[in-house]
Amino acid sequence: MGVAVEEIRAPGRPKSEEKRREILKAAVKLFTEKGYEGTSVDDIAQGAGVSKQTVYSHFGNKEALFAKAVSTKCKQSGIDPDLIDPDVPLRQMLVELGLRFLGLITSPEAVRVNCVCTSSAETHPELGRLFFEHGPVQTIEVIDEYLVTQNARGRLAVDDTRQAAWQFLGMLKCEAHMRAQFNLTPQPPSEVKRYVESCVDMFLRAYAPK
Amino acid sequence: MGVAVEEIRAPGRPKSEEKRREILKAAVKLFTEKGYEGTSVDDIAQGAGVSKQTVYSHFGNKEALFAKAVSTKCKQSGIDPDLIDPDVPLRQMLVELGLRFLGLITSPEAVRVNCVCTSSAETHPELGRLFFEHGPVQTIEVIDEYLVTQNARGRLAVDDTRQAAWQFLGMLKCEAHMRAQFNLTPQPPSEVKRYVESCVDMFLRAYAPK
DNA sequence: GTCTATATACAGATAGAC
DNA sequence: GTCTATCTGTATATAGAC
Repeated sequence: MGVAVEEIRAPGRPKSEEKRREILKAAVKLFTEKGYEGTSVDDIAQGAGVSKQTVYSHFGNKEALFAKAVSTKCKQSGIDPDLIDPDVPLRQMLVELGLRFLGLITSPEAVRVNCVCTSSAETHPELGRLFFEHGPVQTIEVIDEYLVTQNARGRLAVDDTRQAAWQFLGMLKCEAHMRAQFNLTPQPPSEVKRYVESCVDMFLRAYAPK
Repeated sequence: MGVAVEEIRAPGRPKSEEKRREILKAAVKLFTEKGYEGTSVDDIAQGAGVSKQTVYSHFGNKEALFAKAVSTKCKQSGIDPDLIDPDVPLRQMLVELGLRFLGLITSPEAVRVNCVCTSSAETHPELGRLFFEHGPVQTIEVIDEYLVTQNARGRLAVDDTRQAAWQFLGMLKCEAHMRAQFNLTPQPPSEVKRYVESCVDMFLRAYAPK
């Protein structure tokens, strides 16, 4: 009998690693779409093109897979710091930031991730914190820093920049985000723009240098 | 044999009505605590002290009972309009309203109801609208109206009172509400008070009469 | 109208062949 | 490591007695 030709493998567990990625990808997709209870391990296995047992051998149980999937997703929210340009006129920059921010948080995917994280915050407190730190807090820090530089240039007179950052984003977010969350018809872009400009102007009046 | 003494009944279906109320009460409690998927009809039947079949004969199926329960609950959110007193000094009134509002929306129960409504908004669009109209919108209208009266008295110069109401509540809500939603340690009352005052002062600077 | 008992489906998780 | 087949619990919903 001939010697069995064994498949040559790269170091580590190449085949296994690919399946692991596929499982995680499917899990992220399904959990963020349908939530924890609404997603079965069978669904994930099918979505990843593997058997259920393979899912279990990689991640142990459904809970552990859920935590892994959501924490993976959480690290992809937040606003891009590169948007900030301290030399652009203040009002223009704030309007731009506001519109980007609203676009980000009202996207269907962001709404779903947010929803899953809040739903599971009671049973998985670490997920609530993870999402909060990587999404909202990270964005607040970007705005905070920007306000500090504009303060230094004498364009603003903000005493507590972090508070002001929360005020700015809170103002912007409220109605649009709720409408998205509750699945209502979104406001037309013209109205969103009008609202953002109203917020920016109001913010600038309140924090104008004396 | 003696004539059977039949229980005297008020018109309608008195006994049935009481069970119906008990079922609805238990359903509201459980659905708002554990969500749709996390609550079984068995749990509700047990919570109401009736059999499962009684639940079905009253409400048909789980979906219908859920819709009924959540819509019942939605009609109990929102801020009390009687809090408004147009004669109280403006700043004091806004701080008072802000603190009440934050207390209301960060209560564990309100957070849960909010969470259940957002989670089920995709499958039950009517629940999203119901909650939005009875909670947030109702509160906005109370603030809006208040701003109109203060405008008329020359204490404010708000051009668009509805926008300003959203700005005010949005600002207040943002961080505290998120912390509650994501199950993080709440801010100490002193910090909340400081933030509310900061928001009110900022609002008053932006909308001060010329 | 209300109950107990049951039909049916599907979930999470595991056993054992390859 | 990966698959198919299966165990076990529990869910929604219904049938039939009283």
